Amino acid sequence: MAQVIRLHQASPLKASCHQCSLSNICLPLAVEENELDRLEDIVQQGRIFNRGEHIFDQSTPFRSCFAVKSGAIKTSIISENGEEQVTGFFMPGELVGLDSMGSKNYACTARALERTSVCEFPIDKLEELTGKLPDLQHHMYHLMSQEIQGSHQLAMLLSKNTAEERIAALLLSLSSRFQRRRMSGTNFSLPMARNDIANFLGLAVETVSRVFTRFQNQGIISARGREVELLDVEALQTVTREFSSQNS
Amino acid sequence: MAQVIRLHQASPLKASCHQCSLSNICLPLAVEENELDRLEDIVQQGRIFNRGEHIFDQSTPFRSCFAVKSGAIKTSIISENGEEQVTGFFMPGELVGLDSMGSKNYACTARALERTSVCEFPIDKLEELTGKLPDLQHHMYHLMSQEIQGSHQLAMLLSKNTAEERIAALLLSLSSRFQRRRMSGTNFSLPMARNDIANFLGLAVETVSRVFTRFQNQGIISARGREVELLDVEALQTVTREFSSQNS
DNA sequence: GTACGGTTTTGATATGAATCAATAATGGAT
DNA sequence: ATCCATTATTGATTCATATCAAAACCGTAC
Repeated sequence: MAQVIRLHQASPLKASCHQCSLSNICLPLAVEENELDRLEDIVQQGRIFNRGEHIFDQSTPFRSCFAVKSGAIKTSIISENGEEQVTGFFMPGELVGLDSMGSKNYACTARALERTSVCEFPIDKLEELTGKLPDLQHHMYHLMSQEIQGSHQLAMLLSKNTAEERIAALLLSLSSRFQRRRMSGTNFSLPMARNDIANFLGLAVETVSRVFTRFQNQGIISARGREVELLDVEALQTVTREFSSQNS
Repeated sequence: MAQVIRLHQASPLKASCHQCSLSNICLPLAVEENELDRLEDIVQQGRIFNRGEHIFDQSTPFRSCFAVKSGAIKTSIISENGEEQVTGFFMPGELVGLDSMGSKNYACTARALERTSVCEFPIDKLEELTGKLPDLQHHMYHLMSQEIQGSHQLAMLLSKNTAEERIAALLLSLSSRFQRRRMSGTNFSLPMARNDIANFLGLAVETVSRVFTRFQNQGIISARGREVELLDVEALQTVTREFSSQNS
């Protein structure tokens, strides 16, 4: 562990997108091989965050977007009366902070759900670069529109679907995101607590728990704590009416 | 009416941002006076849509963003099982289609809520231009992030707030948007039907109706059909715990 | 002016999930 | 290994809002 830190300190700021195993799903995906250096020039190797640590805080000056390298992040907004709404979960290869683009302050708070490392893209440099690389600009637009769409899907889920449907949708979403990283789509461990799931899906923790056991009794999933196995993906898809809707 | 059409056909394609009364809240807002021609060069004067007509349809090729010039637009997504979710209402000066940026197809369907005219920004030209005008690019990022934030607020509203709170929030949102256009923030007519309000806020029409009459009995608003007067904005703000959260 | 389809309102009842309450399991820390 | 705090599960009850049903209202076309 001390080793890891030493390693990073050896090359303190610059990260290598060339060597990163996530380059096919992260920002480099939109950059030509011969332009990749320009992206590397602006990326900073972020530090490692322990579970619960804040990557950034709502209403503090917006400086950077962060790509998750390992671990997982949750974002949430806190309303003035103190209520929290989890707005998203971010897995390796995904970009956090898009909801703050063009704003003075961060629009949400991001915290590590487990031990998490990130790459940092300072926003002024990133905007400058997207002005020069049309493909990268296009990709940023794409990512941001995806986040809008995802959020609309969530709104739909919240307003039209039952607790079971919401949870099935979340499980399937996680599944496909694991698969994108060439990991098992049927056997994974949830990065977040039941509480976060409940908050994200607009449910009470107790309801989440009950649905998990119900799914288990029906033989659709098998779950022990955060360890989940999807036994009947078909069934889950039947339960969910919608969520993914890819549209690259 | 025929006159209006003739007028537009006289200068068939090009719109004048210079002369537009909405230039201070629409895209021109982010463009220097001396660069404004470049924006005008790519804008097309869109046609006029009657109530109910589609501006664009979900899953058809994404070609343009549209700025509302007069009237109002609602966007919605239709899930595969046919359920509709209204995802937004767009008033003059606001940009429709951001949720499709960078995608091949439109992510939603947009239709006119009343007689509506629009300006059309072909997306290839717009992306090219934002690559050249950093301020415009920045503004696009800003608009898109605003839409993400708005959608997160909506999710919060849907998952944590009562029917009364949701409706109060919507009324206040509309109010502030009318005010931005120098119109009365307390006396306006709703561009949308109760049904659309209900769908947008994840409620049944009946519930919307009931809340309207309840607010009326409490002397908070006065409403007859789509005509609304906000009698006690304070009270509405008290009912709403959150919604606006400006963060320019 | 009258008639019609669609929208809005109002009332009565049913229900899914929240809340309240308690117990059980888990995972760090010592 | 044991203890404590946090997280998860299960059960009983309540409540806000959906649903079902019907009447009133409105705008538009004839």
